[in-house]
Amino acid sequence: MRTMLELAILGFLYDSPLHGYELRKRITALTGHVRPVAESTLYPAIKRLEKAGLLARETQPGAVAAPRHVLNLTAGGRQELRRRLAEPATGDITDENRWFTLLAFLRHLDDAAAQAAVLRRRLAFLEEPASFFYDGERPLRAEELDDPFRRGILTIARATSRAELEWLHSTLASLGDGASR
Amino acid sequence: MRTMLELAILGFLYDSPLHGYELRKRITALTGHVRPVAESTLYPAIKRLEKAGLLARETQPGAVAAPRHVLNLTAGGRQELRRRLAEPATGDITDENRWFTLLAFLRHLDDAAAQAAVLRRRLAFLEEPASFFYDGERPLRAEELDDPFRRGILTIARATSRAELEWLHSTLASLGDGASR
DNA sequence: ACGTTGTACATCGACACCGATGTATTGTTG
DNA sequence: CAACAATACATCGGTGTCGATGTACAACGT
Repeated sequence: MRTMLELAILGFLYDSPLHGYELRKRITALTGHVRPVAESTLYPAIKRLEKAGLLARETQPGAVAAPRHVLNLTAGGRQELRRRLAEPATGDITDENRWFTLLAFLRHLDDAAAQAAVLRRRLAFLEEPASFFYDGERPLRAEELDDPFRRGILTIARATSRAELEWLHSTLASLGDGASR
Repeated sequence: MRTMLELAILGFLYDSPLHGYELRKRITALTGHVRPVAESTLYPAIKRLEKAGLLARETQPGAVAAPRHVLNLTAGGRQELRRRLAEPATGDITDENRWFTLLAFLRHLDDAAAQAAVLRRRLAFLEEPASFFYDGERPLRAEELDDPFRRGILTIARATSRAELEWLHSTLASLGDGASR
């Protein structure tokens, strides 16, 4: 339902109709180096989306090999993608893998204000004082840890967070942030 | 099997015996802000590990509320954790969530050379010229993208990568890198 | 006296995901 | 000419995960 695989399928098909195999190659290029997609995951996902009326398939005689099913988003599918982009689940905001997938297709939201609203949700999440390690309630800082590996986690996470905050602020500014509260 | 949840359970119990509820709080503190753990996922996972002989439970009369099952790693469980740390699955290296979980417990490997070997696997992964976006075979750089959101992905990923590479090199050095080829 | 929150566990159905395996064709390499 | 890789789809069993729901008791506020 709220998986990043479905989002990627909808996102890629929003640009142009594709058959499953091509879709798979694109998804692999996008996120495969982090989390590969098995074919046995992709095809059922396509079926799910088809069953939900979000995409339609059109069988073409196999020019190269087996017959191709060219996949096309329906009007409902296009609407559903925009909905998932505009109103992402919490996990799409907090989990970096899912967040990146969402970002990869966020341009499909026409409305700059809607795009900015999504970025602002991520901003709010990053600004929460969360850590991986605590002393009771208090989040620990890298310097307070003995374990070099745990210190690494915080060091890396902080660098990421810093870079992303900078990017978020500048992108929000260029989206014409004044348009929304 | 190779889930980060099981790794976290084994990792926390390696330090001290805990009951399920306490385990849940610790796991939530560690990774909950990114990916929350449902109770209905934790308890079956505990059962799995128990069934596999990796941990044993000892029921204590409920001091506060319901009776507690204090969980203790068996010798096999301790060995299994070290095995999972020393020979991580590919996904533990490539997926940041899983990698961070692994890092959080890597200190449980006694052998500094074994720790360094794991870090070197991550290093090799980060040094591969991978992107999220390609022009044919060639990975695209942030500057080549029009889409500001996709540019953001690359910008953030590059900042993370840079910070982590720096940390990896310095940590490998302090682990006495000379010990291993 | 009552409701809420916290502690502590458990089950169940739905479903997403994966690895293995199968089918069929074309193109390329040895 | 055989073997292999690539194209293109599909099924199946196993299992991990989740949301919903249930049980039971203590502590606390009002």
